[in-house]
Amino acid sequence: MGVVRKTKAVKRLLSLFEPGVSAISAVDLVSQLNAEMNKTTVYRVLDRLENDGIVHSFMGKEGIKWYAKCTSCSSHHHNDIHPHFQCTDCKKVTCLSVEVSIPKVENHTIENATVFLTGKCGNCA
Amino acid sequence: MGVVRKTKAVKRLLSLFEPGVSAISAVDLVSQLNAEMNKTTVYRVLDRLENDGIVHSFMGKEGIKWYAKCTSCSSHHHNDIHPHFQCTDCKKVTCLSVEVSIPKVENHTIENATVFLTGKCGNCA
DNA sequence: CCAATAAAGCAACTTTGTTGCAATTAAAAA
DNA sequence: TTTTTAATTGCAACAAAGTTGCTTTATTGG
Repeated sequence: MGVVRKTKAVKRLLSLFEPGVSAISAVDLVSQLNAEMNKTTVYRVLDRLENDGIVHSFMGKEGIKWYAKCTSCSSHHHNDIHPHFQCTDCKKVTCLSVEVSIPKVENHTIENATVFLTGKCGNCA
Repeated sequence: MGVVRKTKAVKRLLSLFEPGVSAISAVDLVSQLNAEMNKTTVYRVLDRLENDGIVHSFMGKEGIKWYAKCTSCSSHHHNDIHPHFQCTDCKKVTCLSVEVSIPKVENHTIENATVFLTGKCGNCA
């Protein structure tokens, strides 16, 4: 951990995560940064940030990848198995700080869980 | 419901869901049926089957779509919000018949939940 | 059987993401 | 500080998953 070098690209990308708590899709990041850097760079910086536990990623309903800042993850352990929520109106995706109880299942060793919720957010309801 | 015509393609596709309880990825279906029908047909048949509540779909970790037979869904309501499980060894995906408690979240109206679990299945553990 | 409608095939395209390699840039060593 | 080394970036080409438009082929209802 702490291996990610704070290059211009890294700083710029991280700045986009600052304003709110929303997650951002890779596609959105690529298009926002289109004029400033190559999409390959965006994808590679995201990879590095994720490996280093600075952001985490998850797959959205439409098969595109979303990224959000980790609050308590390291490169060794992404310990917040929190649900992600997408508003069906404004399409915004947020991390929810709620505990999810992962059910025990006979004959299965569960190592990881992803919970993706959809509905209406406060603004749109 | 009951609108899906039982064409050759539909029957063939449905036959692939019979043997087990596993889910099948669209990619896998396309490649299995490669010699028999066009991939466009596969995708369109799956769409129809899903709209009619005969199968349900969900997004896998790698952004590819998986399909499984519904046990109690109709075109109006997919009522089994069951988790899906993928073995990290054999890559097989199955529907789990377990209840998942969806947390209530303040300021959010939750309409749908997807739970995706990964780990080791009985065979691979 | 025949017209109307739905399904299937085909090719071309879109979107999301990846790879190989050369050119830069930044960090470490001297 | 200069040199050396290693990591990062850009670019173009590619790949996989899925979609679209349009034509052809089946189905079905009269």
